[in-house]
Amino acid sequence: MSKPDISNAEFDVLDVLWERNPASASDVVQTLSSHKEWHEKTIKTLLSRLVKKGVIGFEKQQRQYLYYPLIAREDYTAQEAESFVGKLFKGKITPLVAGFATQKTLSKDDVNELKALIAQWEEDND
Amino acid sequence: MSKPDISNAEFDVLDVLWERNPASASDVVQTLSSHKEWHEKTIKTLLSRLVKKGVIGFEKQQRQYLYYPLIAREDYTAQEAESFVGKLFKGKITPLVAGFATQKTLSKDDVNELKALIAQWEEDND
DNA sequence: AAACATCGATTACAAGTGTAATCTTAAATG
DNA sequence: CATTTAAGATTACACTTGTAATCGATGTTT
Repeated sequence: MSKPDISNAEFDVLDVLWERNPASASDVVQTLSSHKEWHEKTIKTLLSRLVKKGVIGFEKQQRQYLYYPLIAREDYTAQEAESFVGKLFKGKITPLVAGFATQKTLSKDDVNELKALIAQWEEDND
Repeated sequence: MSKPDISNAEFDVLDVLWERNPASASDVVQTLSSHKEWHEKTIKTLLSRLVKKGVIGFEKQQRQYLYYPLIAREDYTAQEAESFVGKLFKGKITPLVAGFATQKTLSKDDVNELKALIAQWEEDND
């Protein structure tokens, strides 16, 4: 039972369901309408594909369906992060962080959060 | 001039060229043979596609071609990292690092490197 | 009740991808 | 020199993805 691939377009739909769950197809359509130019039919297709892939489920509510995710965002991102970092950085996050550090995409707040993370890690692993 | 998409299979080929450059098709085939089950023809196809996409170039060496990357690994990974983190973590690396921290994929060495990175960052941005 | 709107299901269709096989041509070998 | 080999070019083909349109059934409206 290998994790199904979730395409980019599918991800955007799934992401709505992670935010607002359960949601009808038209809820999703409405939510996405603010930042995507997708036709309603397109979104319905994506919902169907996610259902077929076993990524989301639904309950019949009269005539509409109410959809909900079957996987947690954290689990998904954890897996994706691991495979991404595995592929591009041999599994090490530090080069990734280093890239962000030099690329100027790191703020003082980010750095403080990182420090807190490290402090926590050290407390736990000692 | 939008960056061409590089598929997963293509990436593995490109990655060989980042390691060993320039290289003939059979060099790439040999290098990949250790960890991939790909047919020689498949790899040739991938090389051609990378050429067509403008990701790699080549020089005719008699009858064979010598291929070489046209983009730097660092540039590619930087772009990918940014879009990945943008997509999954709203552009913040800290949640990614946090995931690694709790997921146990973080070693003492990693933490030390992170600390060094932070120290360096603080020195630079002050 | 008849017409219409709307749901999900099914079908569409081009581009990209994984994974090669075949073709053409030129080099190597007998 | 004739033939076999091997390099890249071209073609193949099923599956996925983006992006919908159409279909059949069921609610809704007049």
